[in-house]
Amino acid sequence: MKTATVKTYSITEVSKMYHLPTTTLRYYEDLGLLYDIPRIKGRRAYTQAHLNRLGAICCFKDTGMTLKELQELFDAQDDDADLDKTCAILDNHYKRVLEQLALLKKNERHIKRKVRFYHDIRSAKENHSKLPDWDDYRDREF
Amino acid sequence: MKTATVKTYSITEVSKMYHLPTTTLRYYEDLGLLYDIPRIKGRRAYTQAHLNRLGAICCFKDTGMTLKELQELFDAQDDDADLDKTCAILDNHYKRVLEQLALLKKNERHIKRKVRFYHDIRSAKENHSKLPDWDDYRDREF
DNA sequence: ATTTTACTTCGAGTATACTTGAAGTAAAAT
DNA sequence: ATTTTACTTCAAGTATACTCGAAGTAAAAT
Repeated sequence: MKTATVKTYSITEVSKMYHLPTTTLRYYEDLGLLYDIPRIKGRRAYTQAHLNRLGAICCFKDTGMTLKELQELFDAQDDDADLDKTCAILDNHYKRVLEQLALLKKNERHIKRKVRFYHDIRSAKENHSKLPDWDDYRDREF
Repeated sequence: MKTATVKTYSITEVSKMYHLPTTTLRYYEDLGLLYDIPRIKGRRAYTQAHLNRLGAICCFKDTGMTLKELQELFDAQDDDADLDKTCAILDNHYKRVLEQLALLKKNERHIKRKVRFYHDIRSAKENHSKLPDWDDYRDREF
């Protein structure tokens, strides 16, 4: 009879995989975002399920969800899932992500113009030529 | 002889225009991000130049620049502009914005899949049909 | 005339998300 | 055998960006 051993990861391995300090991983566990992490000789042994959840944490956190909202989402998902609440939270967050995306695209274009503008000022100064005018950059697409 | 009067804006008007509380506008002034704001009978009177700067503050702040970094950028831009430093800060920030944009797009797709997945679970429960499997959503484009 | 509204300054307090420090353990390296 | 490394827990401290409270002023509304 074979006993399937589940692959686990140490806190340092997980830290490297997700670019999060070990202290942050412990902090998430304190908050309850990660739980039931088994200990092997006192050390945390993360399973694939924990990595999946951590991936979700990073995704939602990076899109501006607070850790408290994340906890609410997980609470809705986890024990005997409240699907209406889960869907509501997800729908609402997705809307916010689309707004962020629109804003970020707009800001990206603005910053690109600023970058060009200052590079052109520098060139003009070097060449002793006419300095550019911001009005020529404000609504221009590069 | 005509005296051209420059249009100014009260702190409440600016607050509404930029969706920032008045306390935050005062805070930015305390930090030095906004300065030389004239007072008319003790009240702040923002000029177009201040609005432009405030637009820049919002744009850079919303793309993840800290207020301290913003101060450095403005210091480089303002008094007898250090063009090399300005360009360096802008170039560096623009790179970060492109990274953010790539990450946000990736996260947006992931969240879209999650939204679909949970809506499909809900439908399946209502119809007493087979529950969907996340593996069918993981790498699917919607 | 006096109350209300809309500001003013300055200092202190708060929320979020970590981050550090102290004291301990246990296995691996020297 | 003992030092080093890599964790452990728990409590306290920090950074950033606000946010609030108190006390005051000055013009507009009643």
